[in-house]
Amino acid sequence: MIEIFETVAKAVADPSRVRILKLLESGELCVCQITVVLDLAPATVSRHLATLKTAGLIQQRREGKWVYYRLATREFNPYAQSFLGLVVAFFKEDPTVGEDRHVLAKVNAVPVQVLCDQGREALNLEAQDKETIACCGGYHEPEDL
Amino acid sequence: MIEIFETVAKAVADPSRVRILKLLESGELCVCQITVVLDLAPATVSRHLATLKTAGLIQQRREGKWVYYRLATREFNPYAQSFLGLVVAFFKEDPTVGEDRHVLAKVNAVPVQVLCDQGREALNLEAQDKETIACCGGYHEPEDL
DNA sequence: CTCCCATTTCGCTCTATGACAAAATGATAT
DNA sequence: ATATCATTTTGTCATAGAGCGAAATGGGAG
Repeated sequence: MIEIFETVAKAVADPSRVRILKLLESGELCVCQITVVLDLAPATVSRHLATLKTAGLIQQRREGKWVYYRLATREFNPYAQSFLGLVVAFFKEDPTVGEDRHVLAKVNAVPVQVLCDQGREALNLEAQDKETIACCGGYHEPEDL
Repeated sequence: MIEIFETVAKAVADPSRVRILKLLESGELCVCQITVVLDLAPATVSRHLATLKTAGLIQQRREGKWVYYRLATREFNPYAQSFLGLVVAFFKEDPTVGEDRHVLAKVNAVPVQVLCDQGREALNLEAQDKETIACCGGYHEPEDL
């Protein structure tokens, strides 16, 4: 029992994985979408997703080339839902999570195919929102344009 | 915010620390008592206690030579009490936790001074409970699942 | 003050984990 | 079948963390 609890608690005890869970709150996402928002290597994101899945916190679904992840609804173990509840309850106004949500909005405005092809580049081309990018600590992309 | 959450979640994501929290449920304990139950080096236990304290999960109190720890009642951060709640709620019948409770009963039957002097040795001398000690001098617990 | 001793901190080893690039996988399209 | 491409796995590196023994810390007692 303690071992499973440990697995779930560890899964939640990482900022990147918390960010992923918070992203999935608003609906399922494929790996490349999550990758763009977190700005991490696909391999890294995939690993985090595997960790979350092992913990029973998320489920996956394949659709064509893409694999979509969503928050777990089934009870895979006695602890997952409780921890998920904590994560959902907290971070209502965490700055990082908020920024992620903001980036996610742009991500959702781009077809998945384009996103996979262009990665973060796809965001600026499509986005009209200036202030988020202008802001100091924000997410600046390479100086291509 | 995520950083603090991470600290608390990490603190709880370790079997030894969960066992400590479960021990403290029944009241405050000094370091040497916890050390005997967990059967770990004092240095290791002290480190775990520091981790739990940093996470806001426990508080300490000095009495003479001994330092007593107890579950935190004050709200040191937004997350500690929630996580504490999870730990308390679960493990009602975890085998390891149950065995710890059993050992704790014997520990409580021994004056702290004796315990500090003799360590685990003090238990067998005082205990009349045979079936647990009966074979091979070790504490075996039933299989977990 | 000085000694004693419970606890803590330090130094170390070993294992676990996050990050990435590169190679492998697996489903789709040609 | 073969190519393509999103995802996963593998290999490697760097850092974090659990464990212990030894040394440092800090109250109490003499």
